[in-house]
Amino acid sequence: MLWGCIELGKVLVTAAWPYINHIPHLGNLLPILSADVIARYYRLKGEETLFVSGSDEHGTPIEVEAIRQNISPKELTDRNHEIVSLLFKKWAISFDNYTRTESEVHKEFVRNVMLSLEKNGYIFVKEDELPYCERCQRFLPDRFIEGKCPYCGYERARGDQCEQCGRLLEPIKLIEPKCTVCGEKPTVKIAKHWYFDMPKFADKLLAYIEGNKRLPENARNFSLNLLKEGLRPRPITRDNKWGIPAPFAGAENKTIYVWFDAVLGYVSATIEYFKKHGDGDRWREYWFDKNARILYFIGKDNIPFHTLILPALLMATHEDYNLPWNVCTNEWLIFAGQKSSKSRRVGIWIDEALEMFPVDYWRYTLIAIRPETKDSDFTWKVFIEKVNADLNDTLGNFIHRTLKFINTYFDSAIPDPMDLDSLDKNMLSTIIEKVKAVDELLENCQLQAALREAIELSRIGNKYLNERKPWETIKLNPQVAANTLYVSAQIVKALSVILEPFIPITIRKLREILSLSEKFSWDDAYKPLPPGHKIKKAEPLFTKVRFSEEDLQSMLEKIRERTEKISYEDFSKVDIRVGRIVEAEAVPGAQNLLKLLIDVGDSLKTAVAGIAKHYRPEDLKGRYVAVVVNLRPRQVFGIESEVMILAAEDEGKIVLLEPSEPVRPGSRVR
RNA sequence: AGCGGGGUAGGGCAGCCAGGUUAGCCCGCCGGGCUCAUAACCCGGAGGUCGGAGGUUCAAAUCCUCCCCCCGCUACCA
Repeated sequence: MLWGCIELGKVLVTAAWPYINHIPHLGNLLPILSADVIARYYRLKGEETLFVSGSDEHGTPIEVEAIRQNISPKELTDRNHEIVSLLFKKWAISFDNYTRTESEVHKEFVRNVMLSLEKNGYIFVKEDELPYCERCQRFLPDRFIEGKCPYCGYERARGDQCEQCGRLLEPIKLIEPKCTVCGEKPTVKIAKHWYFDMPKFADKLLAYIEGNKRLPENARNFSLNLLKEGLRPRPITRDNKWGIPAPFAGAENKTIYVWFDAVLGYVSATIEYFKKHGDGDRWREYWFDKNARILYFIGKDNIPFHTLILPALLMATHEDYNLPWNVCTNEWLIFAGQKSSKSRRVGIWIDEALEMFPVDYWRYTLIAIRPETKDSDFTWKVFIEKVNADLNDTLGNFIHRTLKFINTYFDSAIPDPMDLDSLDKNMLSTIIEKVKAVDELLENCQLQAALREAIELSRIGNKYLNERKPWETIKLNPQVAANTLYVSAQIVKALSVILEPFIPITIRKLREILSLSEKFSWDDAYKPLPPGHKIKKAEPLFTKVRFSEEDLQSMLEKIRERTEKISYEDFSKVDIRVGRIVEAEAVPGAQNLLKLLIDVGDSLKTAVAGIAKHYRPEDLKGRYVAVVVNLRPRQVFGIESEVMILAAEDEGKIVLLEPSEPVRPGSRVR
């Protein structure tokens, strides 16, 4: 194969940038964990490897979450970035640079790329008449419009398609169109946006996709299909406030669409890494040197952004950037048959997981059930099975019985082999075969199979020990026992190399017991432990999970409760009063904000509340509500918000909390 | 609706692209063995009309056609 000719090139490993409106769950972690396995693998292989990613922190969902928490988007992402960075360290993710889209290097790089796209003639401005909701003060994507289908009369046809008859629609053709958020009839307004002229790259992209034989089938077919359907110019600006300001003349109030922003982070994170290490130009070795390989690990929803949009952006700079060498995608991890959902409490989050079990138990299980060809289902049953049967019984026990035997019968020294018979010799060559097999599988990003193959080696080891019965031969013919344990020790040695990418923390322990250096390479798997080499006292590497599935689920729920519980002192700091809404008006330029003037007894206070999609200003006047009055004031959309009103949230529905009968404004709530 | 991916023993998967011995592997289950080892390990067994229906072929899980089910995408909800 062509790729086989490439020796010792540079490898850039990247993982999809987690969107940090929340802490990631186990499914979000998959691409990052997979990338970590591969990064560790390439480092062991002696390739010059760089592993980068970062927090994706711009865009609407961040703004929405910030409003919900009554803080600024920057405060939200500052906090979450810090939390998430620490969590990735705990997960032993070996990033060389984990950065963020708010980094100055990134913002400057994105601006420069945008300007270069404009200079090269790939940006054009277009004005469109788009459906607009006056009440929500926003342009409505097709799916935010509902109405009667002109073909079949279905009442709730969406702007893009009727779910009843399946026909594709255009929003303006709907009878009695409505904004799905507030129910208002949309008007048509002119939207001006800057577009990236994707179609100009159709031929080059086709050549790239067809020429990259390495792309996994799903990514490749999907991309080819999109190309066949025809590319469309893509608007690259948004009317959001939170994001990287669009550098185009006349686009002063617009920001760059987060996807175009985030996807360029792969480059800027590399630049930033070398800047930090005082080697300013070396990033170019990864992005322009044709021997360098760049691997992307992503979820299946991300394919077009990595196979088409990113390559097109890079081409559009006219700078001959390296295009993706491989794009490894995973399908979804679901939880007991359901999709992860923060609000419905389905799934496991990466902070909770580590409170329950050591990181390698999770790393092992996640790679073992990594959804590669289809979605896979995480259940506690599967977790228990993988940890107990594979990690503990098969792998852990094989290592332990081998090392303990050497402790006990050979004074902790690797025995001296003599006159190995054919079974022993076969075993030694099996080790080499297995190491090679794991190597090839990892090279092809077949992580699950590689891990299976590695565990298989310990299974073979167990079988070998049972056949050789050293506990008998040690009495009858000690040299035979010595030979057996010499061979078994070599299996352990090989395992201490090839499993490092998967379970690095455990491997550090194992190599400590084996008195082996923390620094080692893949080829060390082929080098035998020399006779006489002293090892330390064997310690079990794993313990079994002795809990039922139900126990584990309730442990998880307890952890959730604990992290959510606050002390009485904390609670008593919150000063909640009954307030009466005196005035209410929409905040200009904001989609979901109302400015409220509230009588809290001793004074009138201003609140900016994210409830415009649920309440009309005129319906609020005179209402009594619960108000937190001692929050630090905050600027929201340029208005100082002094207090916060309380509301219940149910799957996106917002309902204000009112006293069941009127009480004097200012009454304390406790 | 279109497109992509998937539907193989109770559960999880490989095999399919280059059709061909009794359809493999892991877990679980049943029976046996062993005792170095964390009630660990090893051997044997039961269990599948390979989503359904047609077709091509001497021969199909594997190729073709149609249908059913699950997941994802379809681009201004990252």
